[in-house]
Amino acid sequence: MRLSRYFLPVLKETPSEAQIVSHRLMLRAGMIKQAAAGIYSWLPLGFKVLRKLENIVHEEQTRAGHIAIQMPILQSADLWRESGRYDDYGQEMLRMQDRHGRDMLYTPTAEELVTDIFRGHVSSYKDLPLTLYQIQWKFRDEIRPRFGVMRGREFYMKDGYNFDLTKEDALHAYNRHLVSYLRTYERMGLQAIPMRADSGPIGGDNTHEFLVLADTGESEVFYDSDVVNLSLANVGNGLDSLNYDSHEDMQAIANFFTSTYARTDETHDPKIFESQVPEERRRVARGIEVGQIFYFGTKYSEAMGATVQGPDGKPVPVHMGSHGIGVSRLIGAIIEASHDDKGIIWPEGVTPFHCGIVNLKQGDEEADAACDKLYSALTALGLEPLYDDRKERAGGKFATMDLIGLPWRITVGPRGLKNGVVELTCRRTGESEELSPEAAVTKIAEIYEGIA
RNA sequence: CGGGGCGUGGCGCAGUCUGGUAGCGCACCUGUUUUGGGUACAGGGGGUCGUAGGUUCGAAUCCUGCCGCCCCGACCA
Repeated sequence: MRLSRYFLPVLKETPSEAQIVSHRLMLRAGMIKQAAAGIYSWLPLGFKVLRKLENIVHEEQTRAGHIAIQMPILQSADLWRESGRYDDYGQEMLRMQDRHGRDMLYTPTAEELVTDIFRGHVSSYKDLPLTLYQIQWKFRDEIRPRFGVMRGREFYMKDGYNFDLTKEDALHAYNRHLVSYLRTYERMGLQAIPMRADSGPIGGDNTHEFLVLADTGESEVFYDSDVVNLSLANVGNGLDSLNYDSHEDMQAIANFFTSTYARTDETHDPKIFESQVPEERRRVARGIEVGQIFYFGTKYSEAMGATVQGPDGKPVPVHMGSHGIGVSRLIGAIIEASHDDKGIIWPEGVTPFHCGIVNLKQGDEEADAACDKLYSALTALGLEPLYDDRKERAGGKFATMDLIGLPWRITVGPRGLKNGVVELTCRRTGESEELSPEAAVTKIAEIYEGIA
C-alpha cells in the first residue's frame, strides 16, 4: 500500500477522552474512531489488525477441529426465557422490541442459540464430539464503558461451544480449548496466562481466564513467577506435534500450564498461595483478561432439551462448555503489552503491514525507483509493505512509522543509494543495519517465514 | 447508578467569573524555502460556540430544561 493512497488519519495530539496508552495510541494511529460511548468505528489500520487476529483465531480453531458458524447479532427473547436467563441477565443485556412488539435482544453470548441449533439437528451420540464457534459482534451495555476497545460496549468476540456425550469428553474439549488458546495467543506475540477464575453468570465449576500481564489490567492477579516461563515451545515435541485428539496429551499440557499457582482476585486463596509458592516467587500484579473457558455440564442442555441417544438407545443431555476470546479487546491488550513512548510496536504475527518503506527524498529519481523496486520485490514474495511516498520530511515519515508500529522499516535515501545500501531498522530495538536492497528484502522474507 | 468534570473549526485549548457578535497552536490549501528524526516565512479556507427555551438593546458568556462525552466508585469479556 502506498501511504498517499491510503486512509490513515494519524493525530499529533492525543484526544482528551483517552486515558490509557492503548486507547491513546489507537486514536492517534488512526485505527478507531468513537461513534458513541463504548462503540467504535474501525478505520483501515485498526480493521486490518482486527482481521489479522480473527484469521489467527480461525486458523487455530480449525486446527483444533472446531467448526465455524455465524449466528445473528439480534436474538429473540424466547430462547432466553427457555433457559431462564432472560430475567437473570441484568441491565448489561440490551433489550428492544421489533415493530410487532416482540422482545428482542442484542447478543451478549449465544449458548441458547447454539443449543437450539444443536437440538434441532443432532440426535445421536455418533455425531459427537462437536464444537461450533463463531466470531461475531457482541453487545454488553456496560454501565461505564472505558479504556477504548478494552472495555467497550460493542466488542468482537470468538465464542465456541462444545457438545459431548460424557463429562470426561467435555473436559477433554475444555483442555483442547485451553491448548488452542495458548497457541493463538503465542502467535499474536502475547503471553496469556491461564488462571483459575470465577464462572460468573454463565455458571459451572471448571473455568480458567487467560490474562495478559499489564499495569492497566482490570484484574488483580496472584501468581508464582515460574508461570511466566511456561511456553508451548517446551511442551512435548513442540508446537507442530500437538495431537488435539489425544485426551492424554491435552490433559498433560493443561496440567503443565495450570498446576503452577496463578489466580485472579476472585479465586485467590492467600493460604494456598503462601504455602505453595516460595516467598521470592510470589507476585501480585494486574492483568487484562483476553479469554475464558468454561465447562458447565448439562445446565443448558437440560433446560433446553438438547439430548442425544446414547449407544443404549436412551436419551441423555449433552455435556457442554463455552469458550471465548475477546478479539477486539486483544488489540488493546497487545498494545498495552507492546509499545514505547513513540507509539505501537506490533508483533510480527499481527502487524497490519509487514514492513514500512520510507523514501527520504520523494521525487528523487533514484530514490523513487529504489523504493518502487523494493515494493515490488516484497509484494512478489507475498508480503505487504506500507510505502510512505508522501512529500513529507524525513522526521514526519519516521514519526508516523514509529506511531503505527510496523516492526520493520526500510529507509531509502540518496545518500545510502550512492553506496548501494538502504537501512533496515527494527522498531522494537531501534537497531539499524545498512545492506543492499536485495539483502534487505531477503532478510524481511526470512523474518516472516512461517508467520505471514 | 452515587460523586466530580467537560461540550467553542478535524485534534488540543483560551475566551465564560466581569454580556458588546470568536481567538491561539496543530492539521488542511497556495507559494517560497528547507530536506537523513515533526524546517522557516508569507498568504488562505473552515466554527448556527452540544441543543431547546428564557433574561437582555445585545448571549459562547447569565438562568432553566434536555442531550452527549470523560474521570472516580460500585459493576463487568
